[in-house]
Amino acid sequence: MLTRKTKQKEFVIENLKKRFDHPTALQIYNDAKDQKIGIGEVSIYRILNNLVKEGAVCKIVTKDNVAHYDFVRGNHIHLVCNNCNQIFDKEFGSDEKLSKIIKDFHISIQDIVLYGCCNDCAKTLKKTDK
Amino acid sequence: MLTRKTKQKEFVIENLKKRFDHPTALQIYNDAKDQKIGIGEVSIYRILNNLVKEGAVCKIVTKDNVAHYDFVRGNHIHLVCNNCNQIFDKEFGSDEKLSKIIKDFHISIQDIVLYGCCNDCAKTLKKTDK
DNA sequence: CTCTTAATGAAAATGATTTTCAATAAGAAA
DNA sequence: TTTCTTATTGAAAATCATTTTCATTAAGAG
Repeated sequence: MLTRKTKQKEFVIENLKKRFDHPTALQIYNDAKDQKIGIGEVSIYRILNNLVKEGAVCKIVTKDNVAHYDFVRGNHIHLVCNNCNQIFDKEFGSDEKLSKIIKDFHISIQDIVLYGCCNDCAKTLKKTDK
Repeated sequence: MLTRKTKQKEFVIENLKKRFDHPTALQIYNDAKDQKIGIGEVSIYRILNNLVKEGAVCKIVTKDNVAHYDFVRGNHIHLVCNNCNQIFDKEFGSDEKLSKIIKDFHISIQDIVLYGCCNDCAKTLKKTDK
């Protein structure tokens, strides 16, 4: 299935590339409106979802249940404050122990949830891969 | 503010204590219905939220945006499969490196989000503590 | 220039969770 | 035990970010 270049897609990508504040879909939409670029809110959501699926953009959901987006640049993980809902970039050190991060960011062990892919699904998905 | 003992609260706690499958609010609600215990769905949500606030229960949200709950027992973290939405308990080793977990559960660095409390909020909250 | 269909956008739908508020009941006080 | 306060419950309605629908628009291949 071919992919077409559209001003809407271009705008979302450029907007994300130039900022580092993990904006929401609404913030990107408002930027587009301010700049008199015609994009509907729905399209922002659709474009963001596609970018996330492609792996070009990552999605961070804060505890107030709002999705934030970040252009994937390098090796950092995201720390989210449950109180102020701010998102912090944290450099990923491959030698870093989980216990160190837990201590530094006041994380409760019971609150740690990591999203990935279980072995069974990994096997199945590998087969399905073209 | 005093806390009252109710059959609704008791049921939710007992239900969570005896099971290890990270149920949703709806699953707990259905169990109550099956056992002819009168509890409204809303109350399940309210009770669960309170238990989470108290730290007795933890909440795990899968990628299909549904909250699951787990009675806090010991030191384990949760791994969630983005494909089948299954939740796995993983023993927490204080010496374990993040990179090891990442490899074992097919986690992308860009997808790692840890929820805790930033230093500024930690300070403020400490003051507010009674 | 044409034509196919990918992409858009407005409105409506979704769906888990939260809010509202009147009714109920826990448990302290009399 | 009875009374009384108010914590708790529950049904219905509201919320709200996000998704779906489907008719319209426009990329870009031929």
